[in-house]
Amino acid sequence: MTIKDIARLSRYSVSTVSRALNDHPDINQDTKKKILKIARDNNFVPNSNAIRLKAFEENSVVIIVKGEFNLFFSSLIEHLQFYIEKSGFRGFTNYIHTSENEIQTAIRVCAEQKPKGIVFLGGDIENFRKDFERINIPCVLCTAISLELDYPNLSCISADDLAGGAMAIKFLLEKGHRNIGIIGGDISTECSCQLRYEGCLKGFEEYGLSFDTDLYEYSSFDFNDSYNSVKRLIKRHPEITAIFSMSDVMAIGASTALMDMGYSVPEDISVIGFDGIEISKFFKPKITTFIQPQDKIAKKSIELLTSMINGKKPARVLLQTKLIERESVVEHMEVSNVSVQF
Amino acid sequence: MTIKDIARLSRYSVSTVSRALNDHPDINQDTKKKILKIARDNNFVPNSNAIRLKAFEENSVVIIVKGEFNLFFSSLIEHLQFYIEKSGFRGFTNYIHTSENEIQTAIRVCAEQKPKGIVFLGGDIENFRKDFERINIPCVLCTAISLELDYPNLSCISADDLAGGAMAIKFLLEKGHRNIGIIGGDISTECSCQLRYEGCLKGFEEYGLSFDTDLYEYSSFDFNDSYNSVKRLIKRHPEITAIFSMSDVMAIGASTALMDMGYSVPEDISVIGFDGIEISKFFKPKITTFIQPQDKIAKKSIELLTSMINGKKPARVLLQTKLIERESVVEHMEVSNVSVQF
DNA sequence: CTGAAAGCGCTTACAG
DNA sequence: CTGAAAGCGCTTACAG
Repeated sequence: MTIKDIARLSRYSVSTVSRALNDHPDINQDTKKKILKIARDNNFVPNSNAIRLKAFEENSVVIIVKGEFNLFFSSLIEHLQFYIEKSGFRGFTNYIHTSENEIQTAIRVCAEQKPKGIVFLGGDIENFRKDFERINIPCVLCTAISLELDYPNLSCISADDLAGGAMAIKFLLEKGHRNIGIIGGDISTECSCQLRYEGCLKGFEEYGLSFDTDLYEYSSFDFNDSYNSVKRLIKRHPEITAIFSMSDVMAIGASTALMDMGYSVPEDISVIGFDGIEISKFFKPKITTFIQPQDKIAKKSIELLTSMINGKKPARVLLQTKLIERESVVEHMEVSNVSVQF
Repeated sequence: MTIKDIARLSRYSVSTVSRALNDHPDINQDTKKKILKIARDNNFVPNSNAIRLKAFEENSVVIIVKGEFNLFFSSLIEHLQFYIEKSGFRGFTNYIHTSENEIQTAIRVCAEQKPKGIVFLGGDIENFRKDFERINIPCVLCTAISLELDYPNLSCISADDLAGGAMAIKFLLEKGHRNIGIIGGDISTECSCQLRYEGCLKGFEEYGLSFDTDLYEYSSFDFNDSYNSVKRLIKRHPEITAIFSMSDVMAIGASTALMDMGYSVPEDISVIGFDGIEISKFFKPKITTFIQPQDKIAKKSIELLTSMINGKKPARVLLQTKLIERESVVEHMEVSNVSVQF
């Protein structure tokens, strides 16, 4: 059933049928009714490949999500979708695997769908540097900020990872912890991890302390992986009394590992997370964490995008994270460890 | 940059360019090389709208997922994708909101993409009954089985929800629990919840007991909602010593609520879940649950689909769930409550 | 091995 | 208000 069939059945031309179907103003209301009835009766579904092939001007915004199962992104998407629709666009979400190249995907999407703009959720700075110049519609990179990325059609938005990392460490130091371990992503390639890590170093510095890099353990953003990472870390450094995990998912994996090893969290070892995803407050102990302002990130992202669509210049926006004290961090009590000396 | 531009640049016809780009056998290798070089040099990306508009025979399988943030589905998708590719198809995932009609989506997808088959992850039996006849390619409904759905192009696959529900209740009864609460979805519309509920009733029956429906509390498949549901349930029935939650997400929300109310899980109240999603073993206490055989479900789904694509008849497949005892259920110790009588 | 032509299903100036 | 025609970017018989 195509528009042609409807034309035949209704004895109108395809042009008129098309106009009826698309709420075109220049059409007789009776004609329109007749045509719409026939379309409905025959369960007509327009072929959007054909529509898009014609329509150079899709009124859409595409979200490209790198990493299908990132709990932080999942909920951010809902917020983004809300603001996209509020701005009068249609939102399409495109999930790609971490190993895929988001810029290649964006190029394809541009060729096919001609969206008005793209929001990247996660992205590899390297991929951007290499090929972003081939994209010429407004884009927002969310959540990562890199000064190296300087294009007239790219805005960046992110939580202040540097400040967040520093705050996390200072918070633990203030609680009396001195043996602090850190688990997080690849600090040589993952932008936000790198910044959080630098923040950590700053936090130590401000207290006149330095961080022993052997207390850092790599983990992907995954329950199982962080579970194993922490086990390795604690075996190497049983003196640790607090752990900063660069995501809540990691904090949960870490806490579970610690409890399985026989430690109490937070009594024996405190754990602090990052992100503020929903599940962090359903875990026991409830995870103390830094909340990324999801709604603000989403709102601002779409503001940036629409203003660029309207010809404005791009911008870089940094948003502050907020500490939420829950149950997984406590003050470190110095156990006096003095051996009796004669 | 289109195929036409490449034709102009290469001084070949569009037909030849198309053949070069598509690995067509009837083409001179030198010609092909030249054309491919030009395509690469110009970052040519084919417009897949145009391709699909032509290609009546896409070699694809579409997964339509109802409910974007269902943790059980998320991991099932990965398995499905694996088997789809293994069978030589390309897999596309289409997320729709719970309120959207999956059959309408399928009809549109058929019109646009002409896939070889569709896998539905979740679905409303009512929608199927109303409009599925309009779909004429092989489909698999996963995970729900309804005898009312009898079409030559629809297979169903599901875990044995009825048996699972019965086993859950019998397990709790065997552990000595007699005051058992249940939280789950809408048992009048959600097929799998309905079956799990019927299973529960059977479980009680086998022990010569009956279930007081006031001990059932509705919850959506969501942390927050189950958190609140359980609070309502326990306020109404403080005598409860064990809860069956129809999903692990609910079990986690429930356990958190109980602990926040001051109960110990499982010492005061045991909680058993359903699904076997990853996070259930990272929660504290680790959730005792019934594992749905995800890999088997995925494998069998694609087997069913491909055999239908090859002209075979549809089938209904029921797979057994498996109890995994972890930490959230313990034996109920009868506290003697005898008042001294004179 | 290559090219000219038709056509996939739709939209949209243009003419009336 | 309506229709005939061109065209979006591609593929594929058909002819040579």
